[in-house]
Amino acid sequence: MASAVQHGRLAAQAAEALLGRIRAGEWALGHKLPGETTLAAEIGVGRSTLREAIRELAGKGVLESRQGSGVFVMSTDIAEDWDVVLRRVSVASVLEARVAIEAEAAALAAHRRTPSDLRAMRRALARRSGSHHSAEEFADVDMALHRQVVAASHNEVLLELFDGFVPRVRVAMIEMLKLRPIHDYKADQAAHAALVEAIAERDPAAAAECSRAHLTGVHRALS
Amino acid sequence: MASAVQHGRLAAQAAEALLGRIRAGEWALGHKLPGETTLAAEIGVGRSTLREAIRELAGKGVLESRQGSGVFVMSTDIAEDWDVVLRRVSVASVLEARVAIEAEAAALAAHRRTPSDLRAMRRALARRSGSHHSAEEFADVDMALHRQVVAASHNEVLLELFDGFVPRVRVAMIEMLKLRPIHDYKADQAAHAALVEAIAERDPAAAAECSRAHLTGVHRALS
DNA sequence: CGAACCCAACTTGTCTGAGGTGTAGAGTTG
DNA sequence: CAACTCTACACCTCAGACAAGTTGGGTTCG
Repeated sequence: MASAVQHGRLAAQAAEALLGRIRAGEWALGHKLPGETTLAAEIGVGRSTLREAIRELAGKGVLESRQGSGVFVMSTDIAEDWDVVLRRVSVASVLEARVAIEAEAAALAAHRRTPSDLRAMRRALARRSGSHHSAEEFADVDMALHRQVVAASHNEVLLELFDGFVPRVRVAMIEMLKLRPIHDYKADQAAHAALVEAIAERDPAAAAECSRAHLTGVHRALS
Repeated sequence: MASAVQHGRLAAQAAEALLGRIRAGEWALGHKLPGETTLAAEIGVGRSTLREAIRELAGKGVLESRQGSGVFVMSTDIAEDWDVVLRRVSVASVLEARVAIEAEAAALAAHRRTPSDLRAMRRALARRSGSHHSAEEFADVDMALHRQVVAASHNEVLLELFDGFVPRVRVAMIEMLKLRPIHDYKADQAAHAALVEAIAERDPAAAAECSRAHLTGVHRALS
């Protein structure tokens, strides 16, 4: 039996139901699904809703619809979306991965930072200090500073990995800030300043340690 | 001036038009799009069609619609294919990223490894020792061992990141092996054994250092 | 008998209008 | 100034109608 849980949009539920039946092998790869009207009645939703579900799966590359012909299965398994992974896993896992990336990036940045990088980091640091009106704004300036650090490592792969995290981390951070604001704002800002200083003074070990300490601190604050 | 070419579905054209305007920065990341009726009229399609376009982009993780609130931009760019990124960047960048991921994973593995993890790692180590007939086979058993280490960290994000690297690293490794075989095979195998032993003895610092030393050694061998 | 044509049934594509449900902000009240 | 209420507005869902395209069977002609 399909899950009777009704969380959220009907179209999303329909999409999940369809994906389940596809993965179960009800319609083989390349084969045609029943007509929209038939399928809609079968699942118990309107045709428009079913069409939105089909579009959602089409966007993921699972289905393809051809006018006049039908809807066909194009791929049995969705390339596990990176975004989906980040939504599913725990915040702790994400933080550990951030430690891995940002600490190493900080160490490399201490080696390779240019004067221009340093200026950008200090500018971001100043903006972080200046603005904490809304949680959204603070999250943005904070992420901007962290990104500058990673960018200063001059490693494209690390930067790409970091950018992959940004959307998920931003959302989580805003949630956290609204639930429990930073209690010691000064210490937090000082920790970030220390990180930038370590990079400025070309001290890889200190930079990595600052980064690691900050993120494990966030981890501890959450638990 | 949107493309005047009208090939195929209107909904697909609308989706492309939207994506173009999003990438152009018309609506910043996390911001709200105009209402459906407004946007539909603006683009020149019906509401249902626009909704299907939105679903298509939502399936790709670009948009997210919240009932009662609006439609929001979640990601400026569709997950740039890792394959493409990894092909473009230098081998050195990839190795540095591997250091970040594998050293941290090794440290975590030293904390969290189970007896079952240990067995799997030792099995992989034995296979690595036994087989070096072809470059392909050796690359496979080597990557298998490294993957076991990351898996023993019990961090899904790190494992996912590592798996993203595997295809590219495998190809590069095979190329390198054919060009310049490992000169001191015994030392190489011993280094891997030392890594596994450090994890077995729950020594995070040593595990991280073994991993880091090995990968920087590979880096040096390439330059 | 075979091949080209025609057409009717069925498919997806699009539009419209109507309600339902949930959110956020303005206004009010204590 | 804080808490509450309420209204406007957003997306969500459905039903029906017509347009556009594909398919396959029946018909017609060579």
